[in-house]
Amino acid sequence: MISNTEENYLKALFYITNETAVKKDAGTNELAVHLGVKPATVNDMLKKLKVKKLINYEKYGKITLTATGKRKAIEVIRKHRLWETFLYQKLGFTWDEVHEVAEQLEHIDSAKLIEKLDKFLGHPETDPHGDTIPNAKGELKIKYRKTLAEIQVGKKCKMIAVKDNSATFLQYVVQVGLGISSKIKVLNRAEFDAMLEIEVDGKKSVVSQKFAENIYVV
Amino acid sequence: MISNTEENYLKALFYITNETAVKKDAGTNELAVHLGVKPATVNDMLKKLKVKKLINYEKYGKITLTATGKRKAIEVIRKHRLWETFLYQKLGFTWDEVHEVAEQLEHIDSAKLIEKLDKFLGHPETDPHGDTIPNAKGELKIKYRKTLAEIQVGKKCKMIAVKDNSATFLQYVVQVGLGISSKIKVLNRAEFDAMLEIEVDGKKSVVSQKFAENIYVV
DNA sequence: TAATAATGTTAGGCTTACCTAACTTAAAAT
DNA sequence: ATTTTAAGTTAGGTAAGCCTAACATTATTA
Repeated sequence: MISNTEENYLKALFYITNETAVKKDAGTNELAVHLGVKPATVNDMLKKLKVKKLINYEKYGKITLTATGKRKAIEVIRKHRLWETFLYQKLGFTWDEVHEVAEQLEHIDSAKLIEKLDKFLGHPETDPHGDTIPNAKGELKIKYRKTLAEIQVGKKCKMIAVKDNSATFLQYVVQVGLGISSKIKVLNRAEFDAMLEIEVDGKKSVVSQKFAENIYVV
Repeated sequence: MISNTEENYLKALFYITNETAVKKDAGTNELAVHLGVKPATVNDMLKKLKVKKLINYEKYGKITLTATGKRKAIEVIRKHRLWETFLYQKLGFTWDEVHEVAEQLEHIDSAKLIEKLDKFLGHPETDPHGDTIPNAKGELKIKYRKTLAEIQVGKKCKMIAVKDNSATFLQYVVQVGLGISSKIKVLNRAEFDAMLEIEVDGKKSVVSQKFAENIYVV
């Protein structure tokens, strides 16, 4: 059996080592920040996950998911994103509200439930934040995604997803007039602090580099 | 904050002391059986629930829910029954499958979720087992319900709910040809062991007293 | 009413998931 | 190359929720 807490560790490991464009190594400290616990706590858990053969890990060494661990992590992500889609499409939640509730729902243990939910939603491919939903086989297309911060001045792009899923950030995105599928034109980039001047639906805004790095575009 | 475990204790207490036709006193042993733990464990928890003012309790004395405890218990029951209705009506679960999954879903903590779910389902009044769903204010009509075991020989009745929600029992009910709204005629009752001969849709069956006590009728 | 049975309680232990404080190893900077 | 800083680890401790074994109280029945 695998506990909710263990699932959260696997998920965090997957996000850090697999899902980002640049594949990073996961460390005790980084995991601790991700999960809101102390490094010592992470250390305890790493030992447990190793015994359970969900991760590969040696003292002071690299941390990677085993095949089983990765499959488990993707399962949790699949559940999370399907629930988000349900909350958004069927229950009328706003996109900044879904994440928090899905953090709870993702741990419900019932294969039948998730397959029926998937069918009920019509086998959606992306969640309300534009992220790909892994399929029932545990396959997840990890496409390289550019961020708004990488777009050249003068070029146009289309927003396809957000990186940060926090309510704070998402509300900010809405305020700027952005959403999935928004067409964005990059008007100017300040040399000093990389502040970005953009145009969306004829409306001009100025956004920070940090903001731009959290907007995925094509 | 109130944990999943604590919620389960409150729910069990409510079922024993409030929801049955004959209001019983709840005891350490009975609670232990209900919750699948040992009496000593129940004792620990009773002390904790008392400190949290969710129950009234003195050593060797009666155990009753406080107003707050009762409200919490009803909230959990409301969530449980709404989720069962969702699983049954929207996702196509059978009535013997819903209980187990709802046992997990009932602990999801989001007032917004449950109100939106209620609306999505069209404010249902009963769950798939015929039990009344408490409303958003925490009001739950506890009507006196006869069981099939109390019906006189020769009389007819209509099934409105089941007492036992276990998959084993519910599958048995289906096998006998019964379901919510079935019209039942009591043909005979054996003096020796109270075995009941019944007729449902022209089909005759013989059921035990224990079975009959778990079928609610009007 | 006294003995027996049933029920309830306490004490002490275990595991999970967390913590702080102290220590070790590895990486970065002088 | 040595020092400093950052990252990782170990030891010992806590609360929640469970356990067993022993003991206390209440209820039953002979």
